[in-house]
Amino acid sequence: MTHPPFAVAVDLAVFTIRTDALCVLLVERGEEPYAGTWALPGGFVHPDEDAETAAWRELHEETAVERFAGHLEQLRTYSAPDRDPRTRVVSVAHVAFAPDLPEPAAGSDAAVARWWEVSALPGLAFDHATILADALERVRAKLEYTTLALEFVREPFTLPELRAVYTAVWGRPADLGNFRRKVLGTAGFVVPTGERGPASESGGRKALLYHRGDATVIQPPMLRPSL
Amino acid sequence: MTHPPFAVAVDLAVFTIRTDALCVLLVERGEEPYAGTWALPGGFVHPDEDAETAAWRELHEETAVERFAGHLEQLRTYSAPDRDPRTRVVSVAHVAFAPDLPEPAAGSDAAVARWWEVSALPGLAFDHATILADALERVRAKLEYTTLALEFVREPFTLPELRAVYTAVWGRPADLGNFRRKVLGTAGFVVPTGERGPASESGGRKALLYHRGDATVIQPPMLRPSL
DNA sequence: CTAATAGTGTCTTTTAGACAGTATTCG
DNA sequence: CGAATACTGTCTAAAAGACACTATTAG
Repeated sequence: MTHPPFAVAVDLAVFTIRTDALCVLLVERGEEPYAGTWALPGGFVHPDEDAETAAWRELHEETAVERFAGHLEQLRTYSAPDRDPRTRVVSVAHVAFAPDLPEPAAGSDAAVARWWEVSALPGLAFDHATILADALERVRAKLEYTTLALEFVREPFTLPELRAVYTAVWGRPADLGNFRRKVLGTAGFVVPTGERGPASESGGRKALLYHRGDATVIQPPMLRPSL
Repeated sequence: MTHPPFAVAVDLAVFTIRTDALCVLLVERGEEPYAGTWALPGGFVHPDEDAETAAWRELHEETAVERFAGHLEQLRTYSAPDRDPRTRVVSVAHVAFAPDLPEPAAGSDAAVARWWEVSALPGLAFDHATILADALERVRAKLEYTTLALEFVREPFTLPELRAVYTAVWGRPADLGNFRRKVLGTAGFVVPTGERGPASESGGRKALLYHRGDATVIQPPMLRPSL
């Protein structure tokens, strides 16, 4: 056989920030194999779809995340012959980013879907722990040299909110003054509105509000704090 | 059908430096579709292989590049439903890098295989022009923040040889003195041997020889010359 | 010697890191 | 007012850009 048949699937690592922690969406599998185990949402690609279209469809179908307005991109493809015990399945993994989303409703295939903080994850089905580790490194790296952090906040936003995204993803806060200098000094990163948001509950100055700029890269990059 | 059958293929963008020019390996297709058109080498993944293993196998089979000792990594997956007119084929593209290799012999499927300078490419079959464009951007970007350039030279090598790699890939030379400062100042990039190589044909000082160091990243990155 | 290539030094500019200080808001 | 949060300024260190200079080799 010159081209043996494979099943082609997509898996998704969907990230958001909830209460200052980086979270990923997981589903509890309702069927064998790995019934009862947590897994990345995903499913099989249809005959008339490309992988990215399938990823968007599965994101809505399996997790009932409505009106998802974030960013989705391909991560890499996982193709170990034994990665699925049923049959030969090649998975094109994707990563997606969105502002704080509500607790999702369970969809068709998934018994339960919920957000997990990445600092306290359960054991995962298939090779999904590997996929998720790769996805996390992708998120952390892309914050450095792109304006991806904007995908995690709703407009308009304040600089402290944007800084909280970096703190959640990198695990430690960037220096306050240096962060502002870098963001405001990068042309097209953020656009001031002139408005101010509400003060926080515990008092304090009202922060200025911003919209997204049209820049996509940060050059030179914003570096992760060391140690 | 919950998981319709697909064919899964690998395609390869194999790069080398020949006479100071960045070159990519292409094969002239011997069969329909696109018979007589140039294409990236590649082929179908076998039932017991993962994609990377298949990529290594195809590299040897189809192009008869012997004792290939370079680096190979996954690029991304291309899955448009109509990308292959025969049937549904999902391709996991890879990039590979090697020092100056001899003109390859034609292998099994390929009528002819040869190196092409990336500055003067023919029209390509399927979506291979897109794949190659993505692969080129990958090579150019990875030279900035990794020691990938070392994969393009044979050991021992001189700093002028290493600089020629950067010049070929980026299209313009980095400043001589600044390049040396950056390479020698990055711990573990190169290791001096103490030996000197032969002078060039047209005279000039003999360059010091180096081996590869064990560093894999360049931090902070070496930036591409602007304009 | 001269031309060609390899290698060194140095001045300036840009940017990051560290951190002190000022401003505004709430109770 | 004091605590909490937002914001600004400044000094220093690291690194890049530009470019002049010295060293070695072939012919």
